[in-house]
Amino acid sequence: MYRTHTCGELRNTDINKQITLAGWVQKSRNLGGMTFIDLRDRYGITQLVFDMENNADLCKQARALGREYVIQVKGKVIERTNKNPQIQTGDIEIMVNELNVLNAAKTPPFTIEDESDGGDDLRMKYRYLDLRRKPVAANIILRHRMASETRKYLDSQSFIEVETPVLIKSTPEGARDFVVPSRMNPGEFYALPQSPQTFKQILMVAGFDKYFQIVKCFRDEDLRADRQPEFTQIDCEMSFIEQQDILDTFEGLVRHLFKTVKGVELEKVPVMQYADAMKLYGSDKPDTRFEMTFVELKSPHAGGQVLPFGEDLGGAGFKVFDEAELVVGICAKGCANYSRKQLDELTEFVKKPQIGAKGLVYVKFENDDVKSSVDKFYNTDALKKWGDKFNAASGDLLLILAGEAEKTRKALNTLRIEMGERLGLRDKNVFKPLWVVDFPLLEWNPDDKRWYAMHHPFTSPKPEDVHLLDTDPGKVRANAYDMVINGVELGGGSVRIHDKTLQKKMFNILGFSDEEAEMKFSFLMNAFEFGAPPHGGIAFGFDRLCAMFGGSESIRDFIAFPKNNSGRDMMIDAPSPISDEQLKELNLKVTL
RNA sequence: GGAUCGGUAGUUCAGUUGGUUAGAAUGCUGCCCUGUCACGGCAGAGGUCGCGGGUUCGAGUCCCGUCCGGUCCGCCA
Repeated sequence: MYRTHTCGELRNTDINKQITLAGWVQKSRNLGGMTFIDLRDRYGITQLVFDMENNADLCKQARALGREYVIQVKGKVIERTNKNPQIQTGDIEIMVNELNVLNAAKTPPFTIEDESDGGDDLRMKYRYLDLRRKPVAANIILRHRMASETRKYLDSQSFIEVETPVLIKSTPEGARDFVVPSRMNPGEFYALPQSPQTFKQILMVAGFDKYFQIVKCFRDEDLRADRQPEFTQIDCEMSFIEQQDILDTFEGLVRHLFKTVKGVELEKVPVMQYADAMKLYGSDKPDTRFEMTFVELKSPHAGGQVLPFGEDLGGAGFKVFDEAELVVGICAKGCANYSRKQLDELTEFVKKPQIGAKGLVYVKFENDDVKSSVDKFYNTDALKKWGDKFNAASGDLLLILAGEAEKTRKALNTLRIEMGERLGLRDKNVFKPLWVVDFPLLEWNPDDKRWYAMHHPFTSPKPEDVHLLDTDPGKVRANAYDMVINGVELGGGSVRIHDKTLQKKMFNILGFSDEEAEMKFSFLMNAFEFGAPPHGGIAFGFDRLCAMFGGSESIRDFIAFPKNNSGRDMMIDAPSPISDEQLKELNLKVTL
């Protein structure tokens, strides 16, 4: 038996027991006459004592141990004279009488401590060492608990977990596919699934009316802190449901996870129309931990009026506003004391090319005093009227952007998040979930002049909007919904089309000929001819969900072996070239 | 495809207007120390300043290119 206990479990009550422990040498402290060693495993740390008077040979052996040596010790649990309240086993220590070195270790390239000195790329290269660190291990254990609780909840709701294939068929819409050559079928390729979408719908036809799967998905697109080429979804589908049934069921899942994993009791999840989210927050995934909602001073829908206050604005003629499609702002509470420097900083911030605003207008309200960057163009009365529209009080600061509507909303959204950050309104320990519903069904792409499905081509239009499909497709809303928490899109889904005729019409609007649709989706279309039940579903980004529970914005630390920015696994050094023999066998030629 | 920040000791970083022998902390090695837990003390080793080119009497520092890493935009149904 290698060990009788773990390094995290011995307590006062175990004193005088003869025990065996095994683990890694975290640290050794040699005081001359005696040596202390912190022995670590994933459960905790236990202090070992070696005494020169007691056993000089053993003590000398202990001094020779390096960091991360794997050792086994036998000894007696004794009470410490100096207790350490910072660790769970701090009341006891082990008086060792036998020491076995199970494996020596090279000095690790970075310190294996909670606060490592290692940089990201080094930690990725030696991921197995990084995973020994408590905070990283804790993330992986958190992930395990999330998966476990997800299965518990969905099982309790009669969902069945079904595995779907990984080697499937390339689909025309959406992200780039990862592709796998088929040796047995020369010149032909599998694609890895971007999601099990069509399979789960077919499972509905097959009568598995409540399906789920915690499943790997693959997308060959550029990466971000919250995007990996392979990632995990909680993928779900239900039959004989309406949208509200899905919202209820999965609000339940999210509530269950928060309760069991974080001990947080969520309030009822509010529902927001997509159109309202865009208007009030400039984003389809608003962070609702703080207000600071948009107020429009000039709206493209209000008939192009310069500002909503008529002519008496003082010296009109501020070209930027006059020519803008949209003038919109936010009110930063208590920021009227911002210095010139701070305002310049914000202006520089919004002018960054990624944000792309041309400038920033501010209005400060202090007592009866109003100061703005547009004093030349608008008199005090006009500025005060703006303030009323924002419900601004003394001490508040308006930040206003103008320009083309879509771009300006997006820029102001970024500014709003930045201000929320600066004002400390984005507390990691506060969770504000939100359903965003009634997304547009279609999106016009001006580049190739065609409609694209905003969600995916199987999403059903709202029945009351179906008549617009032929006349004004952009206005059609979908039975689609996203779960957003703290400004992060954690999941999304839709009620699907289960009618073959409507599905065909969708394919036509998306520009597939009947033949193309037949070629790409015949299996689904065929299945729909054999009695498809009404159905719909949702998928949650499991990595993001774990990151949110762990209080991080990056998903990499919640994946045991993540890839870097360029999709590279730094540890195994993949991707990598393959041999000529392999290429030949696959009938592939590399033309680099 | 684009923007931006970074690359100096094993590691994390500092390095002034371009100017002697490139520093600190930590880790590592050796010696001392019987109650440490960020142990302490003394001594020591450790550098292709990412790579290539250029400017200059002189480049870690300036310029051009390139590679690598981080973040973001595009992209991600």
